[in-house]
Amino acid sequence: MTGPAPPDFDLDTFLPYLLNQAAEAASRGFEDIYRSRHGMTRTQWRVMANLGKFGVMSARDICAVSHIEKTKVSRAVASLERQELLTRSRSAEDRRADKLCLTGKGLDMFADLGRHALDYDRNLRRNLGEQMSGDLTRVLRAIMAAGPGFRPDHDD
Amino acid sequence: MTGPAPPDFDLDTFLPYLLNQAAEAASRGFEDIYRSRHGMTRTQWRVMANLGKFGVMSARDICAVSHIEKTKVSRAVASLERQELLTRSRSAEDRRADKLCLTGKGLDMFADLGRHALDYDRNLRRNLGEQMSGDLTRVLRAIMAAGPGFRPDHDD
DNA sequence: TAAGATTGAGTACTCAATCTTG
DNA sequence: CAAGATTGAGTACTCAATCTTA
Repeated sequence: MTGPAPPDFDLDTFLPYLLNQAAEAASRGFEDIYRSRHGMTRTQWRVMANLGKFGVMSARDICAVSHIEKTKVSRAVASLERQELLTRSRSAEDRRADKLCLTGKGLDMFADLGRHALDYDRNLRRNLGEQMSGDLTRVLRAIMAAGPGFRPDHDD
Repeated sequence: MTGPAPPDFDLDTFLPYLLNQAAEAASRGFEDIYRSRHGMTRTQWRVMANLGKFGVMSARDICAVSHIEKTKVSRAVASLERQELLTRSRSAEDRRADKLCLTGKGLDMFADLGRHALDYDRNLRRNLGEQMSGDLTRVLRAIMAAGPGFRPDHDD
């Protein structure tokens, strides 16, 4: 007489696990760069990258495009402001929100990190090969675009 | 006369960012399951999944196969032991190490989570389609197998 | 009442230091 | 001294509660 059938489950074929492992592997090297060069946090780097891309925007906007939690954004913004990497100005249209904008110092840092990021990404894609690099981007975009159960958001 | 050229860098094409977003999206739904059903942490779930797969093993073994930090494993094991989901016994060959093993209660929980994980993974792959699901697994494996700059480890 | 944003408390993580055995 | 493992201190994250304006 046998016990309950073993759930023939294997971590090594489990997509969430594989994706997390790969994401960690891909992120580690670049994290070393923004940490050692500028003492930044991952969240701080992402906030800065969004400001660098979009220019002036509110914390709410950053949350919307990046899917970072609002409290993480709030604390990252406060830290970047203390370091004089961004400034905030009360929005005229909606006085609950601040308009955020990189300072000259912030733009310089973003330029430096942007160059390193481009190099880093090119290197990753080269290691992967053109075929797999393209496949990966395509699949990751599909994941982000997918329906419930596969979305970064979960405010429902 | 122009300023420094803008680093035509875009977060949305940056592989580490895309991978992290996709990993978060893919993990969130399953995290809800082990958190709400069993009050587990992600690290605790992974430790349990490895023990469920390999049977008896040491904390060091878990670190080696999963690339989880040893202090995270140590604290997860301590917590699982307090909940009587695993037992430890001093190894005879190397008395620095403990042999870890799921209890009956731990095996039951693993069976439950394993079933849910299989369902969850099948659902993700179905949403993605057979083609992309296969591409993704293949590319993620390539990333894990790749050389320096693309490895989970960094003990060099 | 809801939305943008911040704060505080509790939890989990990171890194260095430590303990024990090899 | 090196390796398996744990501990402590500092950091970052999570969730609920709060404050202000719409």
